[in-house]
Amino acid sequence: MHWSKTLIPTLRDIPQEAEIPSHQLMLRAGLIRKLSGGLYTFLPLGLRALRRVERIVREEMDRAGAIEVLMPALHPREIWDQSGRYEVLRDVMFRMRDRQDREMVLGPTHEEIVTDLVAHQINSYRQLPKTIYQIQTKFRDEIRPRFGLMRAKEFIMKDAYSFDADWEGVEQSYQAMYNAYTRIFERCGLRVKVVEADTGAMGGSSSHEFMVLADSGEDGLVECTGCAYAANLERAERMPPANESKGDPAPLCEVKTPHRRTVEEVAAFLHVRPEEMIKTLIYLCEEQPVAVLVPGNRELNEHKLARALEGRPIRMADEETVVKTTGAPLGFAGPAGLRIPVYADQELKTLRQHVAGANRADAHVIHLNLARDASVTAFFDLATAREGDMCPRCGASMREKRGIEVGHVFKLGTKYSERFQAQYLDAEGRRQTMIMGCYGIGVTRTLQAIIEQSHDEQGIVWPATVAPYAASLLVLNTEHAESLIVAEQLASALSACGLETLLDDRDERPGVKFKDADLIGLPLRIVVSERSLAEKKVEIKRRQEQAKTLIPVAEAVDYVRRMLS
RNA sequence: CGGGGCGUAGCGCAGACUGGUAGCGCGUUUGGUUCGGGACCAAAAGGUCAAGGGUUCAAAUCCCUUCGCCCCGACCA
Repeated sequence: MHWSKTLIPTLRDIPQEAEIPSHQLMLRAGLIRKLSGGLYTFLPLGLRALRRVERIVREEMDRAGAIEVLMPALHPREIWDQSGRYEVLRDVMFRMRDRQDREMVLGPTHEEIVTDLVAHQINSYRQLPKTIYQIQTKFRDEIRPRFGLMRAKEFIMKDAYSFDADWEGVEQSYQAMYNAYTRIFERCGLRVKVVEADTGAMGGSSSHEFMVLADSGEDGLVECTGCAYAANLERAERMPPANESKGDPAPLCEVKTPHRRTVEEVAAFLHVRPEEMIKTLIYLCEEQPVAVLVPGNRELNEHKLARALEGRPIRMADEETVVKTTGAPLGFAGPAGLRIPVYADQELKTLRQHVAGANRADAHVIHLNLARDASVTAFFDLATAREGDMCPRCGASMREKRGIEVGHVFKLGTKYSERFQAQYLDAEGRRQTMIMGCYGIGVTRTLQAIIEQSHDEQGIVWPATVAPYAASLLVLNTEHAESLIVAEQLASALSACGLETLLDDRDERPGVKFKDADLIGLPLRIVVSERSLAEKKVEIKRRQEQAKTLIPVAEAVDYVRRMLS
């Protein structure tokens, strides 16, 4: 491709709308342009890179035995009512009516559609297992679109769904996708960390996320320094510290703490450490108040609470409920004397005495012994894990990191197959419900994650596997006829070997071409100039290295092929 | 949805406090000189100053409302 014939609008300045490197570079290198918040046009260079990622995804899905289909992006409302997810996802779905005044939505995901399809088309155990996938645009009315393609209202996703006759089969289907994902991200040149994950709105029994480690990542995770354990913070467990054995606490004692409400205020006022305090949170579980206790220096993890309460709906209590339940204004709740269920973080067993709210205005209690002075319904791991916590598997210290979620695999179970009656007849002629798994890759997000993980001061550094072109061919002086001829010949010779190049034939000064070549970051740069041609040579350089090599023109094609193989 | 920041030429920004002819750099067009790391000279085009309303003799500038974009948060009493 000739630069002058395509559309690669590079930018010298950083657009003020972009915050993180990958977003800045996608705009500066002319890969994408914004239409409005969370909506982007792919320009030729960005589209080519996207297609290469898609191709890797497709090849690996096919290799894993998955079947490609293409489902509609526009869905009638009824199918979402059928699964009961219309209400769950209504705020995230773009909703509209057709001319018959029929309610429609743009699909944020496709469990409903694919399960309906399979329910009608597959009837026998002989047809199972099946994994069906598509690469398609998804629509989500995100609360806050962010960072260019990272979180957009419209994005390309590879979504796959497996249907199995039994749980052993699901295990195999899941593992096949897991392995395919590992290969996909490896081929994309990404270093990913696989973490245990929360299943969230999707439901199901277990799941793993594929995370690209990056400071700009939206997800927090911990990884063990001693073993392979790693988990999303929404999920991450921790081993409680050893119990403190000695000392019976003095009797419970109420002290005045006028206007001190927060942990920090009370701790400073009473000269105790925050971890000696108990943070008491009032929640509504199925609209009934419950108390949740975590150490004063800890954050409650609502995902963990929800799991501990077996998925019953929870939400934080409003001020009125808190006052009614505790008999005190906000900031003075404590476990002693509460007559509602009390769920406590396991770490609170560590200390024999604590400081907590007294359920009375402007007062806290000291020498609180949970076993003696309160009735705890149950202990769970409820606090959010963090740097330095002990690994739940091996007890070693854990590190906290941030990551970009590029892939997610779930074992779904029968949640959807039951609703849509996705059933088959087994060998004995009995009707059985299929067991499902679902597997997603954010293709557009993966593309940006590649740039986030592979760039330098000068611009993008494309891994050869996803680079939009194999090489930049710079004709330094387009007035020099021989340069142009040699460059054209090289371009077609390389093209004949399946290596597409970008020939910079613009009437620009060499500096501009060098800068732009670094910015768009193709793996190789081939410079054709009057100077090197005097020796019948061209200069070849890898993007990520400084070293340049002069190669005779006649050997250039072989040399490039070797460098890229 | 709450908080904060920002909207002035294609991009990056100044001008606003203290109201009075809308500017700078890059880019674009034309001509010339240049040609291995974002050249130089000359000329030119390009703006409803986000939108609407108000104050004023006069508004990019002061006031009000709305919209858009970006960031943080949306749970910790």
